[in-house]
Amino acid sequence: MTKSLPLPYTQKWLAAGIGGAHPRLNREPSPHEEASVLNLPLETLTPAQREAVEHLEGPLLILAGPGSGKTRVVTYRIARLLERGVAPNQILALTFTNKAADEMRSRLERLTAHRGVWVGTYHRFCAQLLRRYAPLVGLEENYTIYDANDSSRVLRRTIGRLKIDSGPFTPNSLAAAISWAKNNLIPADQYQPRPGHALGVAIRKVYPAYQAELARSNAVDFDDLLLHVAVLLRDNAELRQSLDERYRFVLVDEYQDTNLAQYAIARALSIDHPNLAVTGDPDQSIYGWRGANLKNILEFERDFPDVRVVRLERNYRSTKRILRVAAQLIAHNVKRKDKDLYTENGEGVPVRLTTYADGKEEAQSIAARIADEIRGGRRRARDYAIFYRINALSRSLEFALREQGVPYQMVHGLEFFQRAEIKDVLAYLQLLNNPRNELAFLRAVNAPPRGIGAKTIERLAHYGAGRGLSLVDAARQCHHVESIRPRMRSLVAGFVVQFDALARVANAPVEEILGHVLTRSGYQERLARSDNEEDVERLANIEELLTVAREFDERHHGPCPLEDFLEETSLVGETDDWEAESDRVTLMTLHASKGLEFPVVCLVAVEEGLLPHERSRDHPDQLEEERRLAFVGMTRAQEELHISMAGYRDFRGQRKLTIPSRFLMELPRHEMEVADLAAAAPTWSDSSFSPAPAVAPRSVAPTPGRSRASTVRLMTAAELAGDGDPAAVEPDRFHQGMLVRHPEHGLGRVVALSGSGAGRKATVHFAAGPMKFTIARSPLRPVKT
DNA sequence: ATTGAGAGTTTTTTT
DNA sequence: AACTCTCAAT
Repeated sequence: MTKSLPLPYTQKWLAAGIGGAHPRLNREPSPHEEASVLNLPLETLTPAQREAVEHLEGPLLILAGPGSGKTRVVTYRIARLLERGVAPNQILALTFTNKAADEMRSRLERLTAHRGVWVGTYHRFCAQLLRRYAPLVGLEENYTIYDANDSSRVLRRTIGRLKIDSGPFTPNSLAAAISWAKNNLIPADQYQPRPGHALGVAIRKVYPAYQAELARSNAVDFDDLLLHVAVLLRDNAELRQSLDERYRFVLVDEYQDTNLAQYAIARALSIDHPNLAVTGDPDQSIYGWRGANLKNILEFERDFPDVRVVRLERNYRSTKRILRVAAQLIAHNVKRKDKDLYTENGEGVPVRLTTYADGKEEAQSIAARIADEIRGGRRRARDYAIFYRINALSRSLEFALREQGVPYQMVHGLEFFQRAEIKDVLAYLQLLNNPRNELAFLRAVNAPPRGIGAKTIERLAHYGAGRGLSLVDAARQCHHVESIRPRMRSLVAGFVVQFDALARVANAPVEEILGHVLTRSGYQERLARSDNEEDVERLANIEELLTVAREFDERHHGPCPLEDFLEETSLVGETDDWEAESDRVTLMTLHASKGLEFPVVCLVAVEEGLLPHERSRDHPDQLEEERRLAFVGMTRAQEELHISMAGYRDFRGQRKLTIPSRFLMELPRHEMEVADLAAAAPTWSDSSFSPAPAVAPRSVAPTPGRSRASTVRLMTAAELAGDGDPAAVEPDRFHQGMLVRHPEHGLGRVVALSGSGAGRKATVHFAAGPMKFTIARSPLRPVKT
């Protein structure tokens, strides 16, 4: 996958024009250059940074090591372009994640008054382009974007319905193969399996059928967004030209992560005006599994012979020790150009490597330490970040932090938009926007349950298939479907009536549409009537969705609020509301950590099978990618880096003895402080362990050396003792819809909140009725779910 | 048609 | 542990 050779099709593609020769650039100083008044503090930049910032036209490659001020350079350069008179809407800045886009946008806003620079992810850019040019790729403008979940459902339906023999392959592996093909610009009708490749043979059948299914629903998956646009730009010379003209200056962030489709798009926009500026670091390439091709950055100089290359190797972020440890690790990668990372920062404290007894100890210990340092006034919660390889590892950390009353925010947790009740309600919106959306029909038709079963739907589908009708239209004509009994027909008709009524308000603000959906469908009522605890929670989530919609309505202007809302919600995880400003500990995966920095970084569960992940074990290339992932995580740290592992790890309900990660053997021990706390008894006679010298927090416990562990054990004991007096929780951590317990009134739900800190008040609904409390003076405790 | 119990499967990472 | 799917009972 990572070393995929260009396929024949690819070569054809490139020959077709996108990769072709481009005009030499004009090196003459452009007219607007002289008139500019310099407002940017360019003197604060190093010569290398300045060279990149001042670069005007022509291709530019910025090789930027971690912490080298890359984002600063990129935003300064954009501001500089604007200063020189480039129109904002001629600039296009593409990122891979919403987080990176938000970051760039907000830093740009601080730098310049100009608005109108297009900053966003590849996917969003493509989605918007596609909205305008949908018919050119066989879609309608109101197409739906299916998320990974939706596409896997479609895939399964396709296989089931067409009775395709997919052999021994799981829907998952098929989906991955289709995704790979799309990322490599191979459309369904051009897919050719390699001889003797069994999975390929299955894909040959499944891929076109899956595409047909999507087309029938007027829907695309994530990969299609890129593929469709790449095809559009290839096949439509005029359009390509006008977009190239329109987006004179294109910037691509994290260029080492581009896959072939993304490459083709950037390339197509930089032929007549090859002002393509890319930034990246081969050592931070961590998306090979998504088709990212390191060759794109390594061969940039070949693609654009006139490229100006700027190397940013000085690190402004980390201490010398942290940087040396990280550099030592990445030096173990064989497929790599050596690089000279250096910093003028201080030595700093040693990197700490700690072994805990098990994952729970690890989490509790870290949480206790953080709580301790915050209470001691030495640090704030926002100074900390905890990184892990897989999302599943977040749970124990969350528990531990909550136990300590430490506020945290999680990036990419249980995704809000993935919850059943949210998807149910959104299905109505999607169906209103795109009545051909089959998945949305299937969901909405029985949310709430209307007694319309699989048999009935199958009959409708069969009726519709012969006549080219969507499910909604088939349902509308259900009285013509003889196989459906009259009683059932009226149920179906009832749904159609509801749907049509909703369709009449489809142009209203989203919150209003949602309100109609919730009442007319009876969805809200059904939840409200239930005393099921989960239903109460669902209702709260729906309230939350209404809030999201309201906020959207407030900032949105344009003719189709519904369409824009759906685009936004399908391309944005809840996670993207990560706020750099809020004072909370950040929890996230290593992948999500790229581009960020924190004073203190904890990298947990550095164990064989997790980091490196077991699925990379037998593949040297993937193993190197895992090492880069560790490198990315480590280089996020500014002042302190704490690496940890556990002797036992609970995973998928099972407890397993761990093996230390091979990466740990590759670290320079003399830069570090190593402690093994895995022994059952808390004895630290081990001389290699000592409390961090610079940190030395005023400890609550009597013996400094033992403080952490005794804290942990006491906490644990208190927890085990039950509801005696679990740690009080910060009033500000109470939120709307939260489940709480009261010693007298039992279980309740927070329905309203006001004030903050000690004065924060909550209204709680108990079985007996509503009651008001001042949280800090009440015995209310959150209930763990 | 719906529900619930039990069995079987799973997620690495993101748009 | 959590999620999905299947099958039998209602």
